[in-house]
Formats: sequence, structure tokens, C-alpha cells
Amino acid sequence: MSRGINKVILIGNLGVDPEVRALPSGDSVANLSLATSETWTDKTSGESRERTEWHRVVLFGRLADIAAQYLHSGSKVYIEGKLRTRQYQAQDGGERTVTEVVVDVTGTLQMLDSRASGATERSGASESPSRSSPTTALPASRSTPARGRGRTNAQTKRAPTSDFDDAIPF
Amino acid sequence: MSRGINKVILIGNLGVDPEVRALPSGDSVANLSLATSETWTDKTSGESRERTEWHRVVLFGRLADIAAQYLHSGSKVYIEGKLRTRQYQAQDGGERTVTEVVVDVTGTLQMLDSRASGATERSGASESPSRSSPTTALPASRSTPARGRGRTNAQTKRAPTSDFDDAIPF
Amino acid sequence: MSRGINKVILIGNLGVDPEVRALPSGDSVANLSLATSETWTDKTSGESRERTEWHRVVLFGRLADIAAQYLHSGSKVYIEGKLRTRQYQAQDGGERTVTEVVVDVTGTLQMLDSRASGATERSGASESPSRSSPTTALPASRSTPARGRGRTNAQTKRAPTSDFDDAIPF
Amino acid sequence: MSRGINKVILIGNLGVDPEVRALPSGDSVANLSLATSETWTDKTSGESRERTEWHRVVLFGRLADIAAQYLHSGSKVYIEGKLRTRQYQAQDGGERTVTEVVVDVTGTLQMLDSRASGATERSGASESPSRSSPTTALPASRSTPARGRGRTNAQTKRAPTSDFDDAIPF
DNA sequence: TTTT
DNA sequence: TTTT
Repeated sequence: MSRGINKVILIGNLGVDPEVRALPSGDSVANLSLATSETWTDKTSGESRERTEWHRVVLFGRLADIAAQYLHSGSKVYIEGKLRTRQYQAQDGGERTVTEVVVDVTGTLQMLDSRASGATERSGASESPSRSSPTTALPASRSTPARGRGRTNAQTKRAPTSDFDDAIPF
Repeated sequence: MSRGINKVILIGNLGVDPEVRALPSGDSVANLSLATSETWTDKTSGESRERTEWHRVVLFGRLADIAAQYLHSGSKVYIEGKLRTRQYQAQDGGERTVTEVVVDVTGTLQMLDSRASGATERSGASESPSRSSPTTALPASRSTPARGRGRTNAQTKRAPTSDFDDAIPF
Repeated sequence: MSRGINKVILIGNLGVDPEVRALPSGDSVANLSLATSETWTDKTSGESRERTEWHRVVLFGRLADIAAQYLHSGSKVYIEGKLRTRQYQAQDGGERTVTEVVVDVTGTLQMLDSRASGATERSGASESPSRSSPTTALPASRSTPARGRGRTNAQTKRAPTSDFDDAIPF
Repeated sequence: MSRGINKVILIGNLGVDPEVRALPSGDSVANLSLATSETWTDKTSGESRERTEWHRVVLFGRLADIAAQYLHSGSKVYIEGKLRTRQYQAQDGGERTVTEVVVDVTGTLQMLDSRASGATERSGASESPSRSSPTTALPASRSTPARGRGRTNAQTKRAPTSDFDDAIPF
């Protein structure tokens, strides 16, 4: 139950590969850096302008696993989640605030790229009764990205995440 | 035109009266602090839990004027806007980052309280051809809040906004 | 899983009390008739115009029970669901088509009226582990509407639904 | 201004080429048939099931022109519009009802396919000050579809629309 | 009628 | 840092 509605809908492209790590519980968490951009014509100068907005997106559980496997820098995705602002300790000892788009069991992730295009996943989807029973949509292997684009560091995607808990959130 | 979708939908209550100020151009800007909350039952302890999320909402132009006039602490509103993260100078000289929900000409504000309930405004609505021609939905006077609740500081709502540009964004 | 996004978001008022019936399985189904309206100024005549749109909303399971208990003609609600168009047999023997907004386990219902205001329910909410274990948010009794407004026919709300399967869908 | 919220968000693929016609005013109207689908596993049989939903989408003005030029059967699009149910005269003389997703000045169309991917258009976008001043995003020629896929009837896409007003709406 |  |  909730009081109020807190909903974010994004369509954009990843600026980097997903950063994925495992929680102590064994569940996965994935962080995405997602770009949306606007272009407009400046009223006075008549020049074309563009502004790119970068969104921090956090995926949990099954969606984090899907992100780890199928998403990479450049991937276009549809995201439905909610806003969460939290405090964290900065390296200078001070407290900082960051706002993220959290995609949990109530959210949605859909890949919009060519081939993979169109597969929406909901964390709480009934067709995935247990985490120990991966569906065809979520094969166990993480080592084969959906669209390689010549990337050779697929395996290292999860390696450097040990420093993901550091003070700087991204 | 834009590349991607950047959309936020909120329903929540204001935690304080809107903070409204005038831009050099004469246009108004209003800042809202909007709460949404979730309650859930902790899986392990079985206890009821609640988390309140506070959202910074920024309204421009006509919507800022409407906020100034009709909204106050406790007001329930529907908001449709977009995420914008920007940097600002903190008082300690360092740079800070804040994420806001911006409601501009493409967004929506709707008051959901009893009497005022249901009036949606879009900044770019065609029935408001010019700022100098207020509609009946936007009477010129700012001094009478829609639901007084005994508030006597209606006029002061715009007064203390001179320091709104300060380093601390809220 | 799904291919594509099919999402409807409505805020409006019920035009009549919910029509609720039980499925053979024992689950409830509730039908709402929900109004949204637009007003605009005619460009040529300058006259003020209004158009009211009536939406057929179908709720299942726990949300249907909540509708039965708490909603009535005039209630303001937030609805998140999906479009479904289906065929049915008209009384003249011909086939007709109707489009509804279906609010199932992936959807949301939130009451926006004064007192009850703000309670959002998701059908698949984890705090409601089983249908046989009603939560405090969903007391078993259906006889006490949240806001009586002097209504005395609370019990009859489910009575006349026997003809709900008829050819005319509303 | 409006009372209530009436919003539809769709991501899906066109089942046929857009049907485009000109209004007496000279403005364009485009009709899309858009598919979204869900797949799930039947709880009892364990079988995989799929249901495809077909949406009638109506675009006006500039968005209709864009649809005429750039969209075709198979195109994937993001749509933001509103529900409108209207009556029309059937060929048997009876009255029928149809529900459509109307994308007008307040709505959004974004093409999600490979190359064209990501270009969102809002009907009322300020960068298009007049219909007589087509932007680069909307070149005057209608004869060259963005992605030909060997289609040879590009020119005929607008030809057969003379019967678009017929009793059967699609 | 689309898509996977 | 993405995309066009």
C-alpha cells in the first residue's frame, strides 16, 4: 500500500555498461546511467540547442540479472520505476544526497533495441516462480552479452564492481 | 523534439507552502516540497513499515502563479513533469547536485483537494493565449488562497523568497 | 513478460456506484464508470466548451473488493491499468466490441477523496499474502461504505449485478 | 484545463501502414493499428500463452504528417495520448461505439526503430512555429518512407484513404 | 495486421 | 557516458 503515486517513466540509452554487484543476500543490484535528451530552438538566437539529462537507475533481483546479461553501453531501454533520494557519505567526510530511479518489483524494464526489442520484464512476474528456476528469458550464463558489438570485456563487467560501494555513487 | 522520454508522475501532499519568486524576466518560479509514502510489511519481522519520499518540484510561469495562489502546506496535487539534475554552489564552496521534478510547458499540475479538486492546468494550454490575459481559472489577485485554513500569512508567501537562490536549495 | 507497453492512467470520478459480482472462482470483479473531462475555449467562437469522457474500468480480486467497499458514485480515484478490447454478443444477436481499462495484478487503484484519500492498493501487493487472510486495509465486511453520505443501499450494491453479464456491457 | 487525467502510454508495433487522410481544413489525420502483447504461463496447464492487443491510434496535424512519412507496418513507436470513445454509424444502419487513443497537441509520438529511433515529436512543439515552415524533421516530400523494406506503394499510402470515412472505422 |  |  502507499499514499500517493511516485512513478518515473524513461526511455533512453545507456552511457556505459551496467554496473552489477551482488548483495550479501545473493540478490543482484544493477546501476544504469541512462541518457535522455531534448532539443529545441532558442527563441531569441534561433539556434538549435540540446540538453542531455543523465539518470541514475537502480535495478534489483531478476531485472538486475537481465541488465547484466543483455544491456550494454548504447542500449536503448524503457524504464518504469520510482524516485528515491538517499544520503551517502562522501569521501571528504561530508554527507551528500543523490536521487535515483529505483526499479523494483513494481517497476518495469523493457529492451528497445532491434533484436532483443520488446521484451518487458516485471520483477514480480508470475512466470518466474523462483529465482532458482531461471526461465529461457534469463539463462544462467552471464558471459554472453546479447549484442557483442566486439566487446571483449564481457566477463569483467562484474569484476570491477567491488568498488561500487564507494563514497562516489557513480 | 527530444530523444527519449523523461517523465515523472507524482501524487502527493505539500509539506510546506510553495516558495515562489520572480525571475528577472518577470516569470514566476515556484518550488514545492511534495511527499509520497509507501507502507509495507517487513517480511521477516512482520512489522509494518513506512517510508516517506520528499520530492522537489519546480513550476514555471502560469503554473507557478497557480501554485502561489491555490496551493499550501497539506495540499494534495497530481504532478506531471520531468527529471532535471543540476549543480549548485554549496555554502562551503563545494559543488552539490540536486535532482528536481520540473513542470514546464509540457507538464501538468492538478489540484486534488476537495473543492479545488480536479482542475488540471497545462502551461501551454491554448485557452491562455497570453500571460497578460488571465483567465477565470487564474484570477489576478494572489492574496486569497483557495482554502484559507485560517492562514494569515498569505501575502508573506512570496516575501521570503528573496533568499531562494541561496546555496541550500530547499 | 510482454512485448510492448500498454498503460492507462486515469484520474476521475465515478458516475455510479461500482457494479460488483463474483466470478465462478469466487474472485470478485468490479466495473466502474469513470468520468474525465476537458474544457477549452473554441478558437473561432471564443466560447467555453467541455467534453466528458466516460471510461469503463474493470477491477479484479482484491481491488474489486476494495471498490465494493469504499467507492461509490462521485468517488474520485486514480487508476492505473491497461487497455483491453473484447467482443461480446449484443441483444440483437450481432457482435459488438468494447474497450475497457483493466486493472489487474499489475495495476493500481488509489482513492483520492478527502478522508480515504491516498490509499493506493496494488493487487499483487506483498503485504497481502493470501486472499483468505484479509488485511486491515480490506476488512471482510462489505456493508459499511467508507463515506456513508447517508447511503442506505450499501447492501444492494451487489444485488443487482446478476444481470451484469447481459449483452449490454454497462 | 481539464478535470481529471486521461492518459494512455503505448509501446508497440504497427500492424499495417498508417492510413492518412486530409481534413477539410487541410490538416492531416493518421490512423494507426498498434499491437501490444503479453505472454504468461498458465498456472494450471503450465503452458505458455500470449495475447495481442490491437489499439486504434489517431494522430493529428504534424504528427499525422510524420506518421505518413516515417511509419509503416512493423514500425515500433512510443505513443502518449488519451482515450476517446465515439459513436459512428455502422453499415447496417445501427450505431456502434469505438474507443481510440487520440494523440493531439498534448500527446507524444516517438519512433523507436533502429535509425530513426528516438525522435520524439510533440504536436505543439515550439520549434515548429507554423505548418508552412516544415522543419528538417518533417521534410515536405511524403514519397520516401524512412525504411523502405522494399515497399513500392509509398505513394499509394495516401491514395486509398478516400474511403476512410466509411462506416467501418478500420 | 505487428513483434519475439 | 548514450543517442540522432
